Amino acid sequence: MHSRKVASDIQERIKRLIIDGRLPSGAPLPTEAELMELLGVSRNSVREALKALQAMGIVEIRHGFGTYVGAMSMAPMIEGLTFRTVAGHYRGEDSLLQLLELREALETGLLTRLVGRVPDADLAALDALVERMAAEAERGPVRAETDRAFHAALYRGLDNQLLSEVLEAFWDAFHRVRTDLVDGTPDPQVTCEQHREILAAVRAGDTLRAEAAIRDHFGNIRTRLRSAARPAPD
Amino acid sequence: MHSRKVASDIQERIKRLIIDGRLPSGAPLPTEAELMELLGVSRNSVREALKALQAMGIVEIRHGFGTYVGAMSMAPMIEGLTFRTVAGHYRGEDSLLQLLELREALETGLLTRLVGRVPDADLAALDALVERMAAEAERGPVRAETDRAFHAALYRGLDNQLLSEVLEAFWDAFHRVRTDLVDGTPDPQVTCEQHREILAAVRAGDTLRAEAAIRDHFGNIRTRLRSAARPAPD
DNA sequence: AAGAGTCAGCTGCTCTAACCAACTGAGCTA
DNA sequence: TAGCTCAGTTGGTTAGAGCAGCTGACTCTT
Repeated sequence: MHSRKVASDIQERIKRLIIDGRLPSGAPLPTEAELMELLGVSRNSVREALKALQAMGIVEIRHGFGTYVGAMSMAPMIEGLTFRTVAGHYRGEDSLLQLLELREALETGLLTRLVGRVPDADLAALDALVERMAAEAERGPVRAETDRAFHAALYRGLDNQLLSEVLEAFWDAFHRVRTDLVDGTPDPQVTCEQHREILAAVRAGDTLRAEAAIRDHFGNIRTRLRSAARPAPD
Repeated sequence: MHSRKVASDIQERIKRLIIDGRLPSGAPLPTEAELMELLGVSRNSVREALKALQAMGIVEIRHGFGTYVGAMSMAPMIEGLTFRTVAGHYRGEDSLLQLLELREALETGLLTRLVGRVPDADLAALDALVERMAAEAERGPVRAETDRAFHAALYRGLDNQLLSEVLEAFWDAFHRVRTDLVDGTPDPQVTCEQHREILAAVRAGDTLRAEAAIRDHFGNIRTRLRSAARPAPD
């Protein structure tokens, strides 16, 4: 009776090993054989538990080398979020739009607290990114990486690792789904100008202007999304 | 050479089954035995793949009954986020504060678009929640569920399922970690009054006032968190 | 002696085969 | 008719064997 759920206990116990041992990311975990003995379960159960923990980014498994404490990044969340959005999209929901709305709300909320507090180094980096995007826009579509880097650099000054990763996760999931399922890419020139305006507003310390700028930016993406909607391509 | 990663392929193929089949949440998946044959792999591999998908909330496994398409909620994200925050906390990082900052940014960003657009039904529900919290505050600590319900009901009107779930996930992870690791619970009376003020501002359609109110609310929690910080309890 | 190739040993990965445990539903019993 | 029992299905767990990738020390060549 006391051992009602033998299975998921193993996951918890492995988590405990990490927590109680104050193990940092990258620290080696016991081998499968050691875990078998340590936890008193079969190898198979150990592996299933590790597989689940791996899916959550809590452990990292390297074939022929060993098992390690994972980076605990938001990477697994991207997987789940992407799948969820794709599945929802195919079922005719506006899941991609919802994801965009989530990004917009978050970035808007961050921007107001960011204005006037961006380190000079980041401003310089943002300048460079806007210029790079301008150059790319001349010659056709903008590299996705450039857009991602802009959004990432913008909020770097908040010095919040979790925040950066969550933002990036949302960006990534959105980008993946959009490129896979829709072909409504916004006009590169317009996007570039909007980035420039956001940066200018932030540098000027004008909260309202910055908020308007970022809403414009997302509004642009949203419009393109709506017009290019083709929920169930076969 | 063509089958470099035999393992993770299985996960992808099962995902495909769901996507291509347009399977809605709750739809039954093939049994383990059927998947063995269908994918041409051993039962063990099938189970490991399912275990990973389960950890991501993509499938739901019911002992003795079958395997089903999962709800794809943000529940697994809560797990990962909670663990990450706890681990970071024990290592002396301000992970809990970062999580709070994330919530604050998101709720702030949402609030500005919410003001004046909350359905009457939700306003009534929020009224009731504030009153319930007031009654509870009289007799001591407020039930966590009441606070959660308030934050959930506030953004219900945006009609964005993803948004609601992400907010709830963040709330949940934060709450779990705080109750486990810190004992800096804010004054119930103050919290209640702040909820009342947020609601009043939203009802009045005053964006600035609402923004200030929600910042006050989070500022209060943050202060309590900082003062009660005890990063590494043994 | 220095470098490159090899191989033994770790590690995780996959498979097979058997049995245990939870749930369902048809059939039996009262 | 109401409730129980039991057989069948499904997932859960264990065991043992062999495969596959990586590392590092050993050996052979230069």
